[in-house]
Amino acid sequence: MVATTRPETLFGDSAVAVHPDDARYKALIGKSVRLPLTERVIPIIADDYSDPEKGSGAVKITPAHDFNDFAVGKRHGLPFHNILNPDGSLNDTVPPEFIGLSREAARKKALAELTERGYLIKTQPITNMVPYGDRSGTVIEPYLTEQWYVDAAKLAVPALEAVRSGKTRFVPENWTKTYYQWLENIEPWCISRQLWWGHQIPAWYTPDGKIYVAEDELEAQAEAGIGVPLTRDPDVLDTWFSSGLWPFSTLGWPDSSADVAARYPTSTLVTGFDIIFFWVARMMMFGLYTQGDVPFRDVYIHALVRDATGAKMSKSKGNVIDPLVLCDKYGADALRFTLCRLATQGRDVKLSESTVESGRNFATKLWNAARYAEMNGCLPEAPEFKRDAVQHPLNQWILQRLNLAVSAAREAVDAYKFNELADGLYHFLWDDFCDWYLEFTKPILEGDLAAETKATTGHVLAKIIRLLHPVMPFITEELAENLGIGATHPALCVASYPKPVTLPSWQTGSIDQLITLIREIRSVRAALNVPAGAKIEALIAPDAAEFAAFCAAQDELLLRLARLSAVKTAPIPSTGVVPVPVSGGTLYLNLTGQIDFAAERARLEKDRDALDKQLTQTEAKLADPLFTSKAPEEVLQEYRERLEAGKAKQHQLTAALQRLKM
RNA sequence: GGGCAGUUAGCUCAGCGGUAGAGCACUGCCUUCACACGGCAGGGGCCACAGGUUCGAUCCCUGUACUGCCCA
Repeated sequence: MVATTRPETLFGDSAVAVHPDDARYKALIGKSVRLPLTERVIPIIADDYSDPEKGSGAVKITPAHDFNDFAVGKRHGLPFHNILNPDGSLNDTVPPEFIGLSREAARKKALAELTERGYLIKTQPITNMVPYGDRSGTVIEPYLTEQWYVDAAKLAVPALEAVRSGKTRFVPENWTKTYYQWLENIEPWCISRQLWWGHQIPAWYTPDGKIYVAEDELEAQAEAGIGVPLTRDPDVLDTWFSSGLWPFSTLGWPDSSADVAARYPTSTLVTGFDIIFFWVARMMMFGLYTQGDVPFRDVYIHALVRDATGAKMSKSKGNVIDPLVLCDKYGADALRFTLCRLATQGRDVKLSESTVESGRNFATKLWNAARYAEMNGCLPEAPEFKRDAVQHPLNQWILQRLNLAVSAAREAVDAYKFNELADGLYHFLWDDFCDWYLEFTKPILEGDLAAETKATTGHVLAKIIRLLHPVMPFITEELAENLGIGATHPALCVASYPKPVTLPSWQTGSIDQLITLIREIRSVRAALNVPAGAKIEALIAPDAAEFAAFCAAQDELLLRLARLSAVKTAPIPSTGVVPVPVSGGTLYLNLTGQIDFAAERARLEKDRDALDKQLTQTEAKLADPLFTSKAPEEVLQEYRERLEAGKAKQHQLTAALQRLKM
């Protein structure tokens, strides 16, 4: 007694299998049964594929039309009876009344015959998995044919070795495990595909079944002998087989080798992790086999873009974000920049519109900065501009900052850390260049060093545009054209990427100090609700000559950005002034009659409390003999400096609070 | 079942053995002559939990709990 969901396949049966430990059938193993509807006698075999719990515990084996049965058939040396024609109808190996019937018709007829002859015990509905063709939508029927296989395990050996030895490197490195795992457990690779298009398999058959594999038909014919009729295998190569040739076939292989010699191997392959088995491993195997070298040095595995909730985008789910729609709405550069900024190694990207919006804002910022430069005649490549000869510390400062940004950008690209590239450029353009440098330059665009400042502005902007070009190609190319960048240089897309330069050893600490001072003044103003438009007076105590000199040197910058009416040395009144302590000295804002001081006192007290906490911690650390004996000297030095600076600041804060109490 | 990740501010995520960061969101002020898709100033975190290593752990190790992905 056996059960089946496909009665018509009984014509292909070559055994009945029972579990070796199944007591019910143990005695029957090795005996034979007569297959109903045919005269065939088939053996009862023992195989643990048979599940005693399922059906009767005895299962019919159809090696030519079932994957599992195929394996059983192999194990037991059973005959393989193919009962189907290529179109799915029954062939002439079955009883005459079944020949030519479709699977479905044959199934009904088989059932009817079994019933009629009294072989059917019962029918029972069950739920089972039926595979359907992706494109045709019809039920897939396993069908035994001869196909070509590649001995992938053999090709895998050098492909594994190349990554183990570092000839090819995965970035991020943890993908090597995925690659190893697949190649170490590789199965023979079936490369025959029953499609009408593609690269036809170069195998020819003679009528008596001899096979000739050759580069073309002429060669096959020569091998087979003149006049021998040949038929070419109708199948085509698996698409990944053809794709595996890509790294060198695109360079002219096998017809010419000049480009292969010059360009192979390539430096970097950029792809998604789901392609590692399908394509990367195949390219590795084929490249090593045909060229004797790996096809690429680095394989950068990029993130997958998911929807805002982290779900993989799919057409059936309907959560696909169409990049073209986003491009229309926010601009292609905005989308590119956003993706770049989100592309951290080893993590997928969750994309939502609000993040693309910030990319759009960044593009707008760049555009406006360029517009400002243009309006003020800041030429990108002023002929008289001598970078190393700039005089104003502000110009020196931005050139130093630019140099840092260039180094960071190159390091990020070299390490495939594209998020760091985008983030670094974002902050250099927005914070350093726009918020500080451009604002600082406004009051000096008409002064003695106006020409130098304009030229520096143009120079830095041109560099920013070049730095951003790979990420935002359209807006940068447009700006380059508008501003005249590249009039004497190659177009951005072929220009070399900016390199860090060696600058004179300029002392620009005063600019950093100035920025701190302006921030402090702004904080005080905001805390005390001083109207944004009100210009206030700043006083420096007469005994602070050095600090006064510093402020005087930065006078025009300080006045504009801190919105002061004047900075002057004068005796400090005992009331009506708010002290602004910074490293180097204290500035007193004259706010007579404007405010009550409670808010400012609260702000300074909060600062002081935070500082006190820090100082206590630092002191405790330095008092701990374990710490001082074990920690490296440079760390100890850092702690001492921190303590010293903190104490100075604490001193200033205490004095400032003292004054506010009066 | 095997393998790989993740858990840090309301959200999305960087970072890293030595005083916690960004974008968005939030609060207050500002129609300041590039930009309101903007400017300025702020608030907000026992860095999942438990052990261990260390002078010192958000970071390194082990375990636990969730979450996700790949392969079978």
